[in-house]
Amino acid sequence: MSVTPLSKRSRTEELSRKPLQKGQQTKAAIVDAALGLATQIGLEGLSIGALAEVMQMSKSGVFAHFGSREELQISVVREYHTRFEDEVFYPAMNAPRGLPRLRMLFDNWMKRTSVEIDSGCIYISGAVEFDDRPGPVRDALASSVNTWLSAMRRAVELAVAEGHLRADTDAAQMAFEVHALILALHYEARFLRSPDSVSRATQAFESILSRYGQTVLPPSASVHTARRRKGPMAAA
Amino acid sequence: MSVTPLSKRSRTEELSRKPLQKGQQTKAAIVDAALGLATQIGLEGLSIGALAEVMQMSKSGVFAHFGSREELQISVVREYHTRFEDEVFYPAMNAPRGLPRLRMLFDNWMKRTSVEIDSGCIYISGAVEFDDRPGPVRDALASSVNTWLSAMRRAVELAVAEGHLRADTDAAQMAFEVHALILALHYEARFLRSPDSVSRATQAFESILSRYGQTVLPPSASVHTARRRKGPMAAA
DNA sequence: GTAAAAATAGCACGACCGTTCGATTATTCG
DNA sequence: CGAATAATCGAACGGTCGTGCTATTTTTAC
Repeated sequence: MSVTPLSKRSRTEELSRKPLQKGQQTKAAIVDAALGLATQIGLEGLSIGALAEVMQMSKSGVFAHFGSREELQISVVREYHTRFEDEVFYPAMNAPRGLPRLRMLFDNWMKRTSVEIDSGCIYISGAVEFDDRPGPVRDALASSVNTWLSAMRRAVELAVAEGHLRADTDAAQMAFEVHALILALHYEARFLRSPDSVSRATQAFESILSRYGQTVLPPSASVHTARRRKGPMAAA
Repeated sequence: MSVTPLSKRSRTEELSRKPLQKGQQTKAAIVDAALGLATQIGLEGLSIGALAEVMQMSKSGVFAHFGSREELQISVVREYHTRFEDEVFYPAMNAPRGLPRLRMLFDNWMKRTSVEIDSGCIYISGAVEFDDRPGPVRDALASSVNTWLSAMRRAVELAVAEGHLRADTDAAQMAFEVHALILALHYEARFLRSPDSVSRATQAFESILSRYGQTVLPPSASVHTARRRKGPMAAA
């Protein structure tokens, strides 16, 4: 809940922000370091003591910026959300609606997951850590993931509207199957250390595309019946 | 490494074992309770103090049975492996080779995962907790998962040999895609609490089957060219 | 430069952790 | 039954954790 707004922020907000106080920039540095730690050992493994050592600060100095460990974890989730958006979502919005954009979304997602084979992904580790631990951290995580999955589903719907995918395509079903590939890639590559997981995920994605794809191409100059605004991930 | 042998055990070993000392049966009861705790809060969250309270024993009394927390965790992994085998693997071995057995393996796997929407699965949570934490617990987990995935892959190979699936089927690829569905089912049902995850996974499995399936049925009385022994999960 | 305000440090508390060790009880066996 | 052995307990240790409190230092604003 408290996370979704971060995708409604203007892309140029940081430019219009008043100059950073000293405290704000060290806080940003702390969150950055915390994200680095959390991706490796998880949000639950993240400890203020270890974080203070990395930052070469006192525990209480770090603590004062957040007021509680929970608030620190939420800040990390927010930061992760922003980076995911900037790295995966926004770049793909420049691609034309339909299949090209859908492909680019998946490509970016998979590239990021490939990198996270070494570093870890808090959307995945966080899901395990908080799947039956209610509270604001869980809410922030779930909201963030749901926002992204919705964006993915909407990209499928656009591809259907553009006539690039079969008209009877179940967008939620296809999004589920694509999400599954990412999870398997992460699991088998990071935990089992299977070397060919990336190519397996890529190949499976192509299979999914061809299954939902048009067997016969529609008239190429199709009218854009469903015109939508482009915008941040959480819009709609 | 230390886990694989458990699938080589005779199915009737417990009958041939000498009568349980008092210590052995309380140890079994402890492992049972520990497994219950670990599925909910993870292998790392499992604490001897909490376990002692559940068992209504002293911390040191529980501890003495294992000698270390790590050994307790390994015992839990072993127990989980055995139950998974008994619940998912062995029942399916009674089905005829090929498509029926493959279907039953997946059905049992999915039924178990559906139950674990409430309880949790240590193959999934453990993967996240130990993906970059080397040691015997990680080894036991990975070995156990690999054993099961190999069994799944071999079932696909048998289905190909029986002529139930296309001859050019990549068994490892298909196993990857099926594994992906289970992971997505667990993620979206347990963490995101999406109600229709089970039907999504089921539907996707049918899609995979029809993609790898024979478009034209082969001669029904096909010779069993690749005859294999039935046996415990780890054989081969 | 100086005063107000913000940022950071230092220290201590209580809680829980895994583990050790000696005492004590319960079980097994002859 | 009694002796040997196994199982369990109770208390304690050193460690890390999040957090609260009070100084002290650094940054900001006039």
